[in-house]
Amino acid sequence: MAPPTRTPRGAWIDAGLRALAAGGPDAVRIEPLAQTLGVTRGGFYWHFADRGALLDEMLDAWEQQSLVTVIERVDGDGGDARTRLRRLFGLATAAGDVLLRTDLAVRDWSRRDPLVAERLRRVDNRRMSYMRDLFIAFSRDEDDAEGRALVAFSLWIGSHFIAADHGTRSRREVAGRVLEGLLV
Amino acid sequence: MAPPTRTPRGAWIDAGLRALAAGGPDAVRIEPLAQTLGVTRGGFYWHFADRGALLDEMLDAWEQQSLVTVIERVDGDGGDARTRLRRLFGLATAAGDVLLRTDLAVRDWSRRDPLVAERLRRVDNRRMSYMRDLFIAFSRDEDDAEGRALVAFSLWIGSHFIAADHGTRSRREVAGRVLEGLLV
DNA sequence: CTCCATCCGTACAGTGGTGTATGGATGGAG
DNA sequence: CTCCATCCATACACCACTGTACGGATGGAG
Repeated sequence: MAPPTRTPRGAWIDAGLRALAAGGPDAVRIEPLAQTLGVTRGGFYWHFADRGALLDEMLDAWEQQSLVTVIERVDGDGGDARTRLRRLFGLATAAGDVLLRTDLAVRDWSRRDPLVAERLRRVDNRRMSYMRDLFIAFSRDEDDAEGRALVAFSLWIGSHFIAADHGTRSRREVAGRVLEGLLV
Repeated sequence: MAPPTRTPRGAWIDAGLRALAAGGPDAVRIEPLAQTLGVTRGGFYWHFADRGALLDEMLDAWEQQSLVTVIERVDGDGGDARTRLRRLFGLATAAGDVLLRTDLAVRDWSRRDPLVAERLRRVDNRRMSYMRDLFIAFSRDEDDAEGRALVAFSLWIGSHFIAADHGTRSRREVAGRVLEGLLV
């Protein structure tokens, strides 16, 4: 009833997400995907109606993953709000992996596709809400907490979309100093 | 010697930049470009060696434009550092035009192409340097000024790559409050 | 052993682009 | 009026990819 399928849906989705991370949505082509999987496209159209269907399921998978991974690792080890935020910042500045690159690719993609934008909105709202809840613990008021959360989020995004140097300082240093300031 | 050429290089470059702004580098295809210009590709290969050459000149043009436009408008009307920064923030939150969309497209593009990254670096360094010089006028020290400039820059980028909502508040409000705080 | 769900290979028609070659058109300089 | 620089149209060969059709292979359930 469930033979150990050789190239199941998930394999195509994973390969698709890797292609997306590396070259954006336009780089997600069936033929090259099949080649990296060591297969022909034969099986693809058994799993998916067309290229669009794959893109859609890729986004499903990405959204699903994004809604859990990081927050789990931050909350798992306990601690007060400041501790958790510090841990969050640490995880964010690390992690140069596929998940990050996928995230950035989706961000750009969302500027052109409203359906992608809506998914990103769900994910980002979840993240903002998480940070907001932590910042509110020691901020002056809600406006202040909202501002701090937005700055933290923006610094993270900015660190990947801004190319400026900072003289003798490193980006990490400069951002780190600002983030420390957000925890006062 | 210089007859009023009908579809000069510049027209192809402009059309290319508009396509880049709308759909990223992969959306810059000669054939569709020619169609929007009401011409066939015939003339294109008279001006450019190939598609890559157009992409290169598009980036030249973008870099050239980016290095002047905004700063000119901010500096033109005089005022002290805080006044100029406030004007800069105002211009940044406005301007939903092609130049902005091109900027964002180039940012994403630069993640995949080192040569594009280098151009973006030049442009961003110029902008950072400009903001740094303004912030230093009333900041505690150089570290402080650098941090403020990075936050301002990141908020601008973040406002276009982050999709989160802020409850009853608008993004403009939240960001505006933070930016005001940077001017103290 | 047989059957059936699952997956793969191959061949085909179609689409939308690239780059090249070549023969014009067009209009201002002289 | 003629010439020449500039630009356009057309036709061609080619490529990479899409989606469809169909005939298998393969391996666990029964």
